[in-house]
Formats: sequence, C-alpha cells, structure tokens
Amino acid sequence: MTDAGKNSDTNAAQVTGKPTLKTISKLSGLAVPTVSRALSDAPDISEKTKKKIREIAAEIGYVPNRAGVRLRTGKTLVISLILAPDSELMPHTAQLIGSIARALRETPYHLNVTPYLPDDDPMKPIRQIVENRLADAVILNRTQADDPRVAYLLEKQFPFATHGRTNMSDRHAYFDYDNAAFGDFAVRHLAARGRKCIALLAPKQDQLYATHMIEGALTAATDCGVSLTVLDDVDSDARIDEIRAAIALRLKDNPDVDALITASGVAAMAAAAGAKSAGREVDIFGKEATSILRFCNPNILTLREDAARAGAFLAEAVVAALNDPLGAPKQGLQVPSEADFNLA
Amino acid sequence: MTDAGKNSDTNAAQVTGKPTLKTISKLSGLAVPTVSRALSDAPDISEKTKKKIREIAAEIGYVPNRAGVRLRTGKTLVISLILAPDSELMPHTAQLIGSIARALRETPYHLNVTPYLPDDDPMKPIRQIVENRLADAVILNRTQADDPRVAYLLEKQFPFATHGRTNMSDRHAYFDYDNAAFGDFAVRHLAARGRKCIALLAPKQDQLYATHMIEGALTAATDCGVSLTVLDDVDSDARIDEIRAAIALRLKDNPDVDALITASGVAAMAAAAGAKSAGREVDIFGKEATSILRFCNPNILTLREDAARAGAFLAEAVVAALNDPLGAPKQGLQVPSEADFNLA
DNA sequence: TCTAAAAACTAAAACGTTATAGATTTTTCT
DNA sequence: AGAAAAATCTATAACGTTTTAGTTTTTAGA
Repeated sequence: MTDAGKNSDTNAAQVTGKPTLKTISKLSGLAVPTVSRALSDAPDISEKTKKKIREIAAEIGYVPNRAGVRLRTGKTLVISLILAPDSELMPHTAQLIGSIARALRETPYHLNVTPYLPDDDPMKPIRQIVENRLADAVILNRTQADDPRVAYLLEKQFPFATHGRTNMSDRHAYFDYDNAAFGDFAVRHLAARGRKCIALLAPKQDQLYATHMIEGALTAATDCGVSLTVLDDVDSDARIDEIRAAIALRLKDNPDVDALITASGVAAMAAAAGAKSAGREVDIFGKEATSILRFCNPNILTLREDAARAGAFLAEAVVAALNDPLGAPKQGLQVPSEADFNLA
Repeated sequence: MTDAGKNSDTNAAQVTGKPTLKTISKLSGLAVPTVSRALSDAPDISEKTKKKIREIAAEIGYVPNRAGVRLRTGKTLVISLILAPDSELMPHTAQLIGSIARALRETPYHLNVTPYLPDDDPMKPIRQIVENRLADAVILNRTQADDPRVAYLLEKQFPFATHGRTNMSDRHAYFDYDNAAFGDFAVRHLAARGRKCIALLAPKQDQLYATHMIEGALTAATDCGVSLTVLDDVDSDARIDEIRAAIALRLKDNPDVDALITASGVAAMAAAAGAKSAGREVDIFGKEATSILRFCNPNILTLREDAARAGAFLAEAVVAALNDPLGAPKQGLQVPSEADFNLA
C-alpha cells in the first residue's frame, strides 16, 4: 500500500512540539479525519482502529486544540459567570466561583468571569457575549424578579442558569435557597425563644427572595401568634456606621420590637451593633452569613447558605442545558435543615 | 479593473451573519490580508485605506473572531487566575477576582478561573496551562516563600504575576501588602493604648507575609519597650469552635498577654471570642478583615486591605509582562496609611 | 522618458479541527 | 462466485485569522 508506505516514511519525523491530530495520523498511518472521528467515537470507525488511536493519543498526551475546535464548530467551550457589582462584596461569592469552576473541570468548559460596575448597563455584557459569541452559556449570580437579562436570554434561546429565581423561573435552570422556609424557621425559632414582636428587614427592590422570606415569615407569625413587621432594609452600600445608625433609628421607631430578621450577614452585624447602641436587647437572625457571626455580641443566629453546593449545581445545570437544549431546565432549591442553622 | 468589478458584484450579497474580515473585504473591494493589516495599523497600508477600512469596520460592528486569532497566532487571549483552596473562603477574594476582570476589559484578554482542591497537586493546574497553552499568563493569588509554581513559571519563562511576594520576587511581577508596616503600626498603636505584653499569632508555614509581619512588630516592640511573643497561629481550616478554644488555650498559657495581633479576620473574631470565653480583656488587632469586625465585642482594630487595588494592579502587571516580556516586572506594595486602619 | 526604488497591495499558505461527500474494502446474500 | 450492501476509511473543504513572499502601482532619480 502506497499510503502506508508514505506515512511510515514520515513516522519518525516531526514528533516534537504539541501533538495534534496530524501527529497521531502520522504515527498511526490513518488519515486525520479518521483520527478525529475515532476520538469522538463515531459509528463508522472500527473498534480496532478506535482502540489503536486512543492508545496513541493517551501515550503522547494528545489534548485537542481549543482554537481549532472553536473555529470549526463555533463553540467557545467557555461558560461566563456574570458578576454583579454588589456580589463582589459578599463573602460567599468566591466560594461560588470556585465551586462552579471545579465542577466544570469534569467538562470541556472553562469558566470565565465577566463583572460589571454599578454604573454599567447590566445588559451590555450579556449582549456582548451573545452577539459576539464569547461564551456558550452564562450564569447570572444575582437576579431580580423581572430580570431583563433573563428575558433577553430566553428570547435569544441562549443557554443559561441563574443563582436565584425570577418570575420566569419555570423556563430556565436555577439554584436558589428556600427563603420561605428560612422566614418560617426564623420566626418559629424566635417565637420559641419567647419573642413576641419580630421585625424583618426587607430590601425595597424587586427581589424575589425577599418576597419569599416575607411570605414564610408571615404565615409562621400568624401560626405562632407573634407579630411581624416588615421594615425597609438599610442600604447595604452605605458606610458601615450609617447602616448601624439606620438600624438604631428603626428600632427607636418601633419600640416593641424584640427580634430582628435580616437578609444578609452584614446587616445582621450592623443590626447587632445598632441594637447595642440603642440600648435594646433583641435577638438577631441573619441569613447568608459566615459562621464567624456566632462570635458577635449580641449573638447572631444564622442560616448557612451552601455556596459550594450552589456552584456545583449551577455548573451541572448549565452543562445539561448545553447538552440538551430542549430538555427540562434543572432547578435546585436548598431547603434549610436544622443543621444549616448556627444557633446560639 | 476586474477586481473591483468582481467585488462590487458581490457587494450587496452576504452581509448577514457575524461580520468577518471577508465581509469588510467585500464591502471595501480590498483583499482580506489588506483589511487585516489595515486594522492592525501595519506600515505598508496607506492612510487613506486604513481610514476607509476602519470606518467600515466600525459601521458594521466588526469584532475579531477570537478562535481565528487564537489559531493563527497561538495566543489564547486568556489570563488564568489560580485560586488556592483556602482563598475561596477569604472574604476579599471575590473582589480581587472582580477587579482583575474589570481591569482586563481594557485589554483583549479574558479572565478565567482555575481552582484546585486541598488534595490536588498545586503544580498540576499550572503545568496544564503551560503545556497545553490554556492561557497566555497566570496570576497566583497566594504564594509561599519558596513556591514551586513560581520556580516553574520562571524556568518556563511563562508570564505571570503573584498576589504576595516570594523568595524570587525580584524576578517577577507582584502585588503585596507591606506587612512589616502593618506589624509596626499594630504594635505602636497597641503600645500607645498602654498594652505591655503583645502576642502575635503567626502561621507555621513557609509564608513570607508572616515573616514580614513579625519583623515589623519586633522592631516596633523593641522601640516602644513592650514585649512581643510570637505564638503559633491556629489552623484556620479547623471548625470555628476549635479555633476559639485554641486561642483561649494560648491565652491561658500566656497569662500576661494583654493584646493580640492576628493575620486574618476570622482569627481576629475567634480571638475576640476566645478572649471573652477565657475571661480576659485583651485588645485585638487583625489584618485583612472587613469593616464589619468593628461591631464585634471586644472591639477589633483592623487593617483594611484594598483588594480592588490589588486586582487592578495585578491585571496591569501581567498585561505589561505580556507586552514586554523582557521589561522589568511591575511590583506594587500597599503601604498602609492611617486611613486604612479601622480603629476603635 | 526611462529605470530603480519605494509604497501599496494581493495570493497563497497555514494554524487544528470537523463535516460532507466520496472512495475503498469487507461482508453478506443469492 | 458474483453482485449488492454494509462497513470502514479518505480527500476535500471550510471555519477566520495572520504571515510570507510575492506582484503591481506609484514615486523618485537620472
């Protein structure tokens, strides 16, 4: 066979440099497309050939060139995490990022990070990614109930998953915490400690998690026969002293309040300080905080959110959406168990 | 000219889809390489042509295809941030990531995140990136004094920057905090408050920042006439109660200690709790903590580390290393000013 | 005005991959 | 044994870019 002869001529040569399909082609005497199809387990390649090629590939440590794949297929092999400005300041975000990236190691996808500034149009990075095909899918790490980015991605049929639900959640993959259960648990726990007048600090914005939290807290309050007031949350972007002062003010305006539920760890700490400076003894129940809050005074009860689990789930969900665009979107909810609470 | 004629024939056609050099070529009647060279401002293209091509490119919103560039040039246009397992748990890491990525928006580079697990070989991700050319440069976010990754990258002449100095720092770009100045300031401040017997919790490992911290603290202590003891830091991977207990134990073993300096915010909080549970009144000075620590009891004095500045610097430093591999590596040090301290 | 040099442009090739269509070999069936 | 069918493999082309080595045009020089 002239072919085999021609190939074996060049066998010895050119084994330096990063191995490519061409390298395997030369070493095996098979054509480049055959090698490609063998490695992708195509049906029209014999088992014997596949085995041989896989062995050579393993031996020389062949790794597909991403640029080649990308150019040919149009896939970027990149998943982009859209980082909202305020989430950079949340202690769990690094863990979320790390766990997404770690889960993606099992896949061909790499994680890239796309942040934007408070003044930026949140749609801009999304549009750039979709229009210029900078990624195959995106993960949104904080969403609003009516998130225009979600609407856009759904319209464009661009694969994505969100951290936090939206009004369109039945149509997309997400991971969220069961904030209704949190509100419920917090109220019941505080009621069991003898608290009668509980205030919940809820953000003004269009945030679904606050809605859920309030729902859960309200029904539990009715159930337990305690009162529940919803107060405007303090501006978490403000300076820390201002937060404390704002909370002290709310407590003065509501003299009967003997317990506070907050949506964030920072707010919880500020609440603790605000309560102290107002000379009030209140229980504080905070969400989304690190366990170090236990060391605060007054004690802060917290719900531990499992960012690592969220990240792993989001990675799997978004890869599932890529592999099966028509399948049902993966949806996960962390229902808090007793063990997730750091109680005093 | 047959050429112009041929091109104008197809002018109207094929303006759909993502614009490429070919699109501009057709619209302008110039060859693809001419367009390419015009856009990269090559010397052998006339100004008139350049202007024309740039206008068309802007009008149709041309963005170079990354896969094409990547395949042809071998550059990935990616910078990879190596995320150490423990840094995922540090509150500043998300901000570091965000600020690196934001700074890179001014460049053609994208940021991707490569985490590894405590059990993983730290060299593995680095080797993969270098050998398979998964990125053009890396940023290491925590380094040891004798970091094998740094040695490897130097040997391979692979561009990188580190967050934290090493023993080889004169040969690579880095950003670090001036921990000697921190140690100095902490001791002087505590001495000024009347403390006489200060303990510093330092990690056992091969960490240069601890060495610097101790150096600064020791000279200041001699200067101020107070005593300084260096104690083994507690294992920050341990459960939070264990950290607290470990600190209480150290305080019992050192009955004269009336102030503690810690290297991390978590340690500072644990120290506060440990001191309280040991019934001791000590001042605590912690580094690398969020300002919420101010609300703790006992009060914690902290040095604010500017993660955003670190990230922006690292991004610039690594891009500079890419653009000028032979130039002097960019090195930055955050020298703490009075304003960086959150004092009680 | 003619030639040499400089300026401006183009043709061809290549990076590594995969899809399509076609070619060859082997197997199966009569 | 011969033809049809199935199995296996290959040649070609293309994705979008840039580099190299030309080719053509313009300018400069005599």
